[in-house]
Amino acid sequence: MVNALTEEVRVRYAPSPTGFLHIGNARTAIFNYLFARHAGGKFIIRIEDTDQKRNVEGGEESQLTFLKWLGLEWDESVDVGGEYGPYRQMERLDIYKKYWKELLDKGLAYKCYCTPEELKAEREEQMASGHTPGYSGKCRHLSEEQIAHYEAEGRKPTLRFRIPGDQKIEFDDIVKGHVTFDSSAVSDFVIVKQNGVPTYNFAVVIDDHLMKMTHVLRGEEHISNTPKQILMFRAFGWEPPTFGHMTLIVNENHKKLSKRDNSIVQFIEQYKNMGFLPEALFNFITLLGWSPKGEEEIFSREEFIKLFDADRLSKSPAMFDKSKLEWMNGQYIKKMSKEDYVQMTLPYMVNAGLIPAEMTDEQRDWATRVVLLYQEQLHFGADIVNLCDMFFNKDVVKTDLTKDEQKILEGEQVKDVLSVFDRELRALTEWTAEAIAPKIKVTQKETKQRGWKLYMPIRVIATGSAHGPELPEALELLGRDLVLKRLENYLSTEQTV
RNA sequence: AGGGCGUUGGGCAAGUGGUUAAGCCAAUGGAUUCUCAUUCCAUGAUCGCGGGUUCAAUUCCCGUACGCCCUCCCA
Repeated sequence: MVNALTEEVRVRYAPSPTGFLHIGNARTAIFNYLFARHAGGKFIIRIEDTDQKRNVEGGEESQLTFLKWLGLEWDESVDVGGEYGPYRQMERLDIYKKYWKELLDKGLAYKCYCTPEELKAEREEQMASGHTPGYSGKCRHLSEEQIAHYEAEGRKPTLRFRIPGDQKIEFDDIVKGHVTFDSSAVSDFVIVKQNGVPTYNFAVVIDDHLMKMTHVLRGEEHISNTPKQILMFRAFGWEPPTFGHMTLIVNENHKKLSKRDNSIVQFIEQYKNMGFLPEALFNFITLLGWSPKGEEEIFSREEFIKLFDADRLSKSPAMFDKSKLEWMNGQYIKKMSKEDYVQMTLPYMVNAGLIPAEMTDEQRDWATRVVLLYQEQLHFGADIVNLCDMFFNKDVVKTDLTKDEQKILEGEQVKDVLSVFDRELRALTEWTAEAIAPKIKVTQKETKQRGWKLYMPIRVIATGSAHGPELPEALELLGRDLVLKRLENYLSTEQTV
């Protein structure tokens, strides 16, 4: 016998391949992973593919690929094997069969010949008359004759679990505390579909038992499935695992995040494509419904493993806060090495058509310097394209002035500043930030303008924008030709006014 | 309709039966900087509502409102 105290923790993430890995999936996986690693236990991934109609091509692969990308590793699954396989439910049909036959033999399950249409009509009637929807139990006590009759009609039965009446179902939920249900609230549910494939509520019990799961951490939407599953564990005489139901993640409308919800970017792949870093996403997602003790917000995977404590899971729903995600990703971007940062951002520039895929060394150096200008403020990779916009606008004449820009150019010192600066720049033999910077100083001395009044007119006219990175380097990267043309254009047109 | 769960500033969220209810994001104001950004400082909640227990409740109990989830031959 294994001592309960030394029993190894075993938890699982059990996705159905009906879609790609999204935020909610990832969180469930991460929490299970953290829980297992913190306890020195095992983390298993089991594929729950019993709904063949909804399975999507590539769903399973997406789950594993992006979990890996997020930095998770697992001990047993379809790809790495393990001693409790197979880990894909459709490959376990024979196993399930043995158990549902047992229930049938014991009279704990029965055949139901109702058609989906009949059940639907029944449900609608119940709803309309204000009753609680649920299976009526019509086929609970079919006679041999009736069964023969249905069979003769060619009906194929489903198998339903016989819910015992008047039972209290109680469990201590890691997150929610003591939860109580009455078996009367649960109606006889289908455990094997017409096509012979078990339903979720049946397969999950068999698998969790056979795979020796000690804890089940899942989304709160499963809390009302728990009494069904506990009843099933009881029917087999098995010890149920310890349950923990994590709060839902909701959108800005306080609705559960669903795959079809377009108000929030859902899929991990999309975040990857937008240039979010796996460490940042991991960090952010882990803080959705869980919080550590102190005041820190930024943690590495290793720190989370050390800190993770299921007692600190929150009971109330977590809202997905996109701006916080962006902030957090920005924190990670700031910490990247220059090399990694450049390697991450340049492809976005190429994709946007701002720079060619094949570059000369000179072009590459230039693009690298441009991109590097924004490391401090970039929130996610794809945003670099917007940030460095001014380096790709070659217009000599500035049109559509904003209010701020108009105000800047209205200053009486503007022409003076720009003409002096223009003259100084033209005298330059070398076009570098180091050479340009002193020329601003010269302009300052000669015009007696400084600060805002000195820099802003130069910035607006030479760069075409009131905002941007450090002026000398910006001017260098913009290039001598463009800058001088813009100054010339401004000064000549101003004179004619 | 029934069952379950939840409710702390705009969004998260810590926390405690008892003088000033952490922190993060956002917003606003300010400092620094040529601007944006960065950095720093500042600003804001009587803890859904009502009642009860208690010397004392945001923290315990009851009720109520609101919200969400489930009630599928989905998982």
